[in-house]
Amino acid sequence: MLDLRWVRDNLDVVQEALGKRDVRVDLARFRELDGERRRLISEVERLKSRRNTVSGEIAKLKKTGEPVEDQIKAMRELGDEIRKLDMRLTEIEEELGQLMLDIPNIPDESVPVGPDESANVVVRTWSEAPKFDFEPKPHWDLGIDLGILDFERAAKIARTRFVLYWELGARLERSLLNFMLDLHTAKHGYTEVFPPILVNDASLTGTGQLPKFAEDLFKVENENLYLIPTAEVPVTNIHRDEILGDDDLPRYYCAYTPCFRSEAGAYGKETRGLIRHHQFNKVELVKFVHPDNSYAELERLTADAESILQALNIHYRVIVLATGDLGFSSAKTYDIEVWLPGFGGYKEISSCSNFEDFQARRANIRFRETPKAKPRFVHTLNGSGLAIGRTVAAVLENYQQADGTVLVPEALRPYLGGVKRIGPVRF
RNA sequence: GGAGAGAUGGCCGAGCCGGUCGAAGGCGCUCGCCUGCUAAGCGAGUAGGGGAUUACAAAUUCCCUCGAGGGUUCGAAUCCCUCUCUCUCCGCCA
Repeated sequence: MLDLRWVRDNLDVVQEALGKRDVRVDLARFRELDGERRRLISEVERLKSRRNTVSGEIAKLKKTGEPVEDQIKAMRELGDEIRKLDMRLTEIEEELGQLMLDIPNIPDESVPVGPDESANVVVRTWSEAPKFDFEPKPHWDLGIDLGILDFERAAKIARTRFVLYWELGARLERSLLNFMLDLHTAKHGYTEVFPPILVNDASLTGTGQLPKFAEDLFKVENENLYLIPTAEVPVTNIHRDEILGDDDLPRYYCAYTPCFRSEAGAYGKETRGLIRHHQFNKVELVKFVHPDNSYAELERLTADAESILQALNIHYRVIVLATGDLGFSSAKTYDIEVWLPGFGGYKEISSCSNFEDFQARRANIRFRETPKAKPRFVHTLNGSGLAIGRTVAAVLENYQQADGTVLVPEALRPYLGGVKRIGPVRF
């Protein structure tokens, strides 16, 4: 959510940003509601002020035993009027609030302008795609042939878009998330947390999934709780409604959680393999930072996520999302796309965003620069570091051998009990 | 799941037979005084949000907020209703 006063004073900037994103919001209506709201506030507060003074007088008169019937009668009428105006004000504020929730974040100036993903820009690539003297297989063929990925039984147990990992497959998944958590906590200064994976709607509103994107979520029946689509939700909400001290910033958190997405509307897309599932594991990085530093922090956050692929020695590229492809709450986003030789292309494995104060305002996360200063909103950032399932896919496809086995990346071997190669298993 | 108790400012804690209570007192913190340094002592200050005026500054002023929402009343932290959360005991379990 943007700042009401800021929007009022910068309607042209908002209009331009909406245009860049190709989003439509009724700003004329905004102007109307905003003006009406302020008029009503002045009016109703004038009346309340009067009521307060007269009520005080009534108290005094009663003490001295003087008659107060006239005052009480007048105040009764005044009370009715106040009630009417308050109701009208509530209506206006509700509509205005709804309108404010529909306005997406303003893209940063450095974000390329374009209608969709075709306008995204590659900012760097790391290493090179491996050369194979055979036809590299997609990870689902590799995984099925090796007996470590079992999609059929997963569909029987749950439904399609789930996976059952067997043996070294399960171990690979577990080793990757441990490896990532260890690296981020030991080398990059993140504090590990393990949050609830069911959250309430206040948390989802705080990070921007609600009210607009409810259909992407799994909701628990008969409970006001949702399965998290990403650890961003519980971890960012750790500090909801808090005022941090200046020395509390920056705060870096990393968390492993399963993630759940309904993927409504995604049927027919990427139905094979590990790419797009209803349940997947992810290690998430979340930062709370001083507003002056957030863009430098975004670069570092992205570099932290990249370091995982570097340690695994897997080719990738980093792109900056164009205005039309940018997430609703984000001011700037880098996607890290990993090379999948069997799949035959790059696939997003991490998305690193600076939300500036957009989430902080919704979630009411503030800090004081000095002990007496007025609270200001922090800037929040987050990024995957990384999506585990897609990393498994990347390891399988990039490290596959001509005989259908898969070498284990050096960095991962200690986590797999020294196993150097994943060969076929049968159960 | 059953029975009971409670939710007040950074923390502790009064107020709860309705009337200058945004809130006593203490602790903590900030500034000043005092002191060879420290401690102690003395004085002052110390919630958040939203309006108006204004330069979206300072200053001034007003309104709202005592878990959340609603109600009663001229007036509610104080009375009534609903919800959420916390604690204690019992049951159940990992």
